[in-house]
This record gives sequence, C-alpha cells and structure tokens, in this order.
Amino acid sequence: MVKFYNTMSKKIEEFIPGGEKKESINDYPPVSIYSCGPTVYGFAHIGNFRTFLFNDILRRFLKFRGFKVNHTMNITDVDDKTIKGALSEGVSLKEYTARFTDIFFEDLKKLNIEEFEHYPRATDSIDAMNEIINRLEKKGLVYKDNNSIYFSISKYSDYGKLSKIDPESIKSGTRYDTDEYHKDDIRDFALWKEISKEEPGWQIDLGYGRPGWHIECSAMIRKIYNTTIDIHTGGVDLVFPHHENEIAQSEAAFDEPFVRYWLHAEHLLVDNSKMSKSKGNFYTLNDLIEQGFSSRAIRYLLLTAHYRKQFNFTLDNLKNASQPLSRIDNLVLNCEKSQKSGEIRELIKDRIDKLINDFTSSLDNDLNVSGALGHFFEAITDFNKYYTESNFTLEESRIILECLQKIDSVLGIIFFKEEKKVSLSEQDIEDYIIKRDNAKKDKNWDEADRIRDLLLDKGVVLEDSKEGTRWKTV
RNA sequence: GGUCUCUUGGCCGAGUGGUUAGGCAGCGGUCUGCAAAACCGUUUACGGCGGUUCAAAUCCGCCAGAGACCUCCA
Repeated sequence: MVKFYNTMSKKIEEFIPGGEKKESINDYPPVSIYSCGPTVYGFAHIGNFRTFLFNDILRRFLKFRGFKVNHTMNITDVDDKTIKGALSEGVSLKEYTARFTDIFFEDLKKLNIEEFEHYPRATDSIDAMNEIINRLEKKGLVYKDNNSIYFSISKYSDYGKLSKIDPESIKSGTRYDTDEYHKDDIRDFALWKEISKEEPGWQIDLGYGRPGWHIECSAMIRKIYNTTIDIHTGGVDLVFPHHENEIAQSEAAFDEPFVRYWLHAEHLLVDNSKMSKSKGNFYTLNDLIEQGFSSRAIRYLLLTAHYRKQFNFTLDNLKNASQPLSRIDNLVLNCEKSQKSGEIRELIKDRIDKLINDFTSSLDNDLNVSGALGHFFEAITDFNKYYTESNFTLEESRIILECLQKIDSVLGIIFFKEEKKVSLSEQDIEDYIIKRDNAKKDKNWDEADRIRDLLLDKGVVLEDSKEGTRWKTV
C-alpha cells in the first residue's frame, strides 16, 4: 500500500488517486501531479535540485508501482527578479528567461531527472489567471488599490488550514515590513500587480499589469487538469504563504477541493544553515562538476537522505559518494562479462524476489529511499557472495540485470549515462592490455607497470583477476 | 515573540514499543609478480534527566543543543 505524508493532515495517509479506492492500481486514472518549479532568473542551486529530485523519485516510484502519471512543473518567467534581471541586462524579459530556462532543463538532464508531461510558463497562462480573478471578483473577494488587485483574506474563512497558521497572528507578526504594502489588511496578497512604464504588462478584464506570484500555479492547474488534483509538491518554504494562498484563491474561485495530497521536501543545509541565494551559501550543479564531481554522485548523495528531513550538504560527503557507486558498477560488470551457460540457482531467484519486495515496501512508506538503498546494498553483498561461489551463468546475469533495471527505474543511479572523459578508444585499451599481458608473461614487470600507469593517467583502471584483465573508467 | 521539526556508532544516514538497516572511513583477510581494483569479515549506537510499560532509540514530560517557517525562497 502506497502511503505519503500529507502536509494538510500532518499524517501519513494511504494514497488513493482520484479520491476513490479501486481494486487494482491499473484501475486508477493517471495521477495528476503539480510541482512548483523554478523562477528562471539565474542558476538553480543544488538545494533547489534536491526538491526537483524528490519530484523525480515520486514520479518514477508511482510508475514503478503501476500508476500512470500526468505531471506538471511550472516555469515562473515573470516576477520581480526576472524583470529586474532583464532590465539590468537591457534584454527583453522573454530573452532573459529563455536563457535560464534552457540552463535549467540542461541541469535536469545532467541529474537524470525524467521529462514531465507539461512545463507551462506563467506568461502563457494569463487567460486562466484572468478567469480566476474574474470569478473571485464576482464573489466579492477582491479589491483594487490603484491598479493592483488583492485577495481579501478576511472574507475567506478557511485561510490557514495548510500551514496551520492563525490568520490573526500574522497581523502581529514582527517580521512584516509594513512599508511595502498598500493594502486594506496586511495579510492580503496580490493577485495582479500594478506596473511601472518599463515593465512588461498584460491586459486582463480588471486592468493592465502583471501576475502576482501565487496566481500562476492556481491558473495552470485549472488550465491543465480542470479540477481537483492528486498531488501538489514543493519545498517546505512554500507552505506559507505560497501554497496557502493558492488554496484560498482556487477553492474560493471553483468551490471544490484544490489538492488531495500536499507533499513538501525539506531544505538542503550548508554548515547547518539553509542553502539559499540570498545567503550566498550555495553550490550550483556546474560549480561541483567543475570541481570534478560527477552529476551521478550528486544525484546519489541528494537521494540518500529522506526527503522530509533536512540534509546537511558537505563536499566530504560528496567525495564519499562515488565509492558506493563503483560497488554497484562492479556488480553490473560481473553480470555483463558472464559467458557461462547453465541453470539459474534457486537462491538467486529468491534473493531477487526478496530485494524487490523489500525495496518496494520501503518506498511504499512515504518514499523511504534510504531504507530502499539499504536493502539494495544488502542484496549486492549477497549477489557478490554467490558470484564468488560460482560465476554467474548467462541466465543468472540476465535476471539480475533485469532486477537492476527495475530498481533503477526508480533510483536512476545504476545505469546512469554519463559522458566519459576517456581519450582512448576501446580498441586502444584492449591493445595496451595485450601488450601488458605479454610483458607480464616475460616477467617484464617494469614495462607492465608502465602500461598500467599510462592507462591510469588517462582515466582507465585495470583490474587483474584469474579470468584475465578487465578495465573500467575512473 | 509565535508556530513547527530535528538530535542515532569516527563520519553520513534508515528504523519509531520487543527482530544485529545500510553506506563511507579505519582495521583484518582473500586475490596478485607487486600494486591497484574487486571481494569477504569487522564484536549493537540512539543528546541529558525523569515517567509509562513485562519491555523504550521508539510513547509522555522537563531540560540542553541545532534548524526551519512567520518576508522573496526549493
């Protein structure tokens, strides 16, 4: 049974897409998921990517479990920061955001994050925003101040149910900077914002201006799904006020529940403090790749901790992340080089079944990836034992590799495709190995070691064994 | 000030009433011409103090420390 922690109920709940329990997973309609995406004003940092990786695992796991998914991530391409960035560079907003959107998608690819079904842009969803604002206006929930349009929280009784915030307490919150607001009530939020002359603007029925931050998500969800969605995800920092405001405007406009399950990913910390652009304590993906780290190791490291726990990022941890990966690679190599014919050992079949069961039940329980990885490494140890007892037969290799494929459809770290930085062709390497074998036969150890060092220098590691020498990249 | 979360062995991290998670590092071993790589093994840890219970890392209370949200944020 698949279970998720729902921020709304603060409990772990059975996951039932569509709100109606069915006999079999195949009977459910596609799971509708909306994940808050990036504001494209600069490079995303790996804290951002922790959340996006969480979305990826969620999606991959649901598919692994047999659900169909229909997944959306928005691209916020108009807001204070994007406008400011475009103005300061003297380029159009569109040109500016397109550049960072492209970079964002490249980074997702580097981290082996699957492509989702929809990537709507805020600026392409103005019509849907207009509809919501009109509906709210008809219900008397909005007011205008100059050319800005605000949502009036005092007229909406359900406000605060997600973040469990007491609306009254916001009034007395010490950290509100009242000077920035010209509202009836400090708690109200902008649906539509007045703009200055040099800013880009759009015409909607109630005025000329640009979208408020919260309206785009409500608009896109309505536009794409047209009704209550199953899962809405984001970072914990979005619970309040962003998601709270989405609920208010969507449920008030359409008189139906907005979202069934709210899933929030915790923050990545650096030196025990939140990684964020405003604090300046962040790493981008390219920062780390330039330092020689692989995006595969970064993906692995960011997956090792449960998504609902804060995780302290350190370069030391990242350095240690490549070792377990080479253990995985070694198992794959052992399978791929098997040539032997013969029966499949019962104990290998049983071990595969156990692994799939353990792996699935860990993930069933609110996506416990750490637990699932633990089961995976336990199985690797066992497979290695069986291999040491007797090399895998072709059929054994086939079923193990099949099992690994299945597991990797969730993890995305086993068959992670990465550009190899090896300048030699496979043929060159094979030739070197033959040369070295001959040197070894002649007991010419100096020459043998010279070839070994030469290859190592080019990123190729040689492994001698009874069956001969095999190689792999560093 | 208000709201909430976390504290597990040298390090990282699951578990959440009774069953040795796992990974990294270190150490020991197998293999090897020597290495490397690989593989195997590696003796039970849960912030402190109380309480509940036959039984607590797990539940409750207090204390200490850390972090997040209340403002743009993943």
